[in-house]
Amino acid sequence: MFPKLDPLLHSELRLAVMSILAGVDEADFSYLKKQTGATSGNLSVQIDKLTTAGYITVEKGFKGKMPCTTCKMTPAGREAFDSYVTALKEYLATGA
Amino acid sequence: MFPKLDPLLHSELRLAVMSILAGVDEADFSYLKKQTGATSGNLSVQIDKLTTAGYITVEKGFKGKMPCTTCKMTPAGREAFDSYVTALKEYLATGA
DNA sequence: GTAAACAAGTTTATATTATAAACCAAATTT
DNA sequence: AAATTTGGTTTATAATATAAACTTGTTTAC
Repeated sequence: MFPKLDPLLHSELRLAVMSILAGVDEADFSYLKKQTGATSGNLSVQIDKLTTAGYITVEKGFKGKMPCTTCKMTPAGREAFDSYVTALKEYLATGA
Repeated sequence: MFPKLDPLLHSELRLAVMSILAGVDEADFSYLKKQTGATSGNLSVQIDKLTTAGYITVEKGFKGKMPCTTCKMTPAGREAFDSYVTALKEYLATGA
């Protein structure tokens, strides 16, 4: 009845990050931080987890002289995100 | 941009319980356990939390000679659930 | 009638997770 | 050149979810 929710996506911040990345091709650390309102530390950790899971890729470069970490959703990430959304809807349909 | 998600509802099992209760007036422990596939321990703990939050009420009685714990969603619970669903949709709309 | 198995939970312990705090290096501003 | 800001990472702590163990009482099988 209730499908298992991917624990990697069932996290407020990681879900927000994925939601952003689902719509923008790529986004850098600062942008993600601003949009989510997360602390740097938290964001850093969650980005690591999404990277390890293969849901996003991270490219480290420079914007001018400043370091710039750019994140991008992978096909696997897209798939996981879509599945998560589908699964979640089962929980939200009240049936009432 | 991303509204805060009620942590009490952003939990797989608690959300499943609330989802069930949103559709059925009331449900007993065994039914919830069966429908969610949760272990008794986990279910017991999560029901406690929902009760403490005022999202559900619990009535302990007997069905024949067997103890029977019946759960019911409160108006506050209904409101919280609706708000959660609304908030969550912000996360799922990809914008892509 | 009593021993074994089962039902319905609760309590407690453990493992995982999220979050925040502290830190670091380089760049910029004053 | 000292102070501040940017862009993060690492580490520590707090919260959470989950599982394991236990309790109380009830059937069922001998």
